[in-house]
Amino acid sequence: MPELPEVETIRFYLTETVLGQRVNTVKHLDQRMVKTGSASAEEITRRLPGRMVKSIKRRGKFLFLEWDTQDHLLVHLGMSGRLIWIPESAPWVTHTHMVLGFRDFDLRLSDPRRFGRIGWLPAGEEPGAQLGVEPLGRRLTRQFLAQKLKGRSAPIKALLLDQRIIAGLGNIYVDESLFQARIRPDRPGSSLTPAEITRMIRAIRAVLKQAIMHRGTTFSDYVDALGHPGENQAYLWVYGRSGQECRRCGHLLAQQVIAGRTSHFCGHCQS
DNA sequence: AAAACGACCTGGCCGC
DNA sequence: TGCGGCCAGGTCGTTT
Repeated sequence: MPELPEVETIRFYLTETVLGQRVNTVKHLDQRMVKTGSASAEEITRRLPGRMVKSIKRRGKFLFLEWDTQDHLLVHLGMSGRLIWIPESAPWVTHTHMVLGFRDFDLRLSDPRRFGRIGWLPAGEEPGAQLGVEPLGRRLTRQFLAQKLKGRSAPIKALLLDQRIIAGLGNIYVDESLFQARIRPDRPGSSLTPAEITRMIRAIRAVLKQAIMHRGTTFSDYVDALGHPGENQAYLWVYGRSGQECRRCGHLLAQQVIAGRTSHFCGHCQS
């Protein structure tokens, strides 16, 4: 579900709410969701009470709650995860896998498909060390991307989805970025010209910034940390619109499985 | 090393 | 109404 703009929106709301608060109790933590790091659910449950949230960071699609002890709690929402700041009196939804109790509110993670993950990073371990560059950061340059695409025969779509190259893009925003850059998703990575790579980077940044401005895209599951849906679905050019007319040229939008993912593009605008 | 593919899960929707 | 089949915003491990 959530890609960078959705996770960034959640991060923003958590900064307004949970930042500076202290954990009273860990009311629930499902071991099956603890898939990263060496600490078990039991250990995390033991360590958290009394800790204060010092900062909330995002790397790619990962969130990290930094505690006053410099350890981090990693949270990834997978496809169907929701991280909600909610009064403690509110009933738990089904598939609630983590509940951190603060003064009057809970921070709750629910995730029906359980593709999400939780993990513990001891102080000194850099959050998101294995991830690629931030698409909205300075390190995403034409030179960087050209070097990563060099010699790669995989479709550009697969390479943009690879979190070890650029961290944060998923199926929606890759399709939207490729449309805006006017590049077909099935083009081999190495076939992109320097001008196309520059266009690609500009498109990625514009698409993500617009989505953050609209507080993310809600198709079915996504809601922000206060439970509100996003609004960016009204501004999509191709994702979820195959068979409909291209908003730019009027041709019918195509749908094709590329890199194992349903892909949406305009066969007329993109080449 | 890189590419392709199945696995992991549940729920919603569609057609019969 | 019920059931099977198919699809879903992501990642990871295995195979080729």
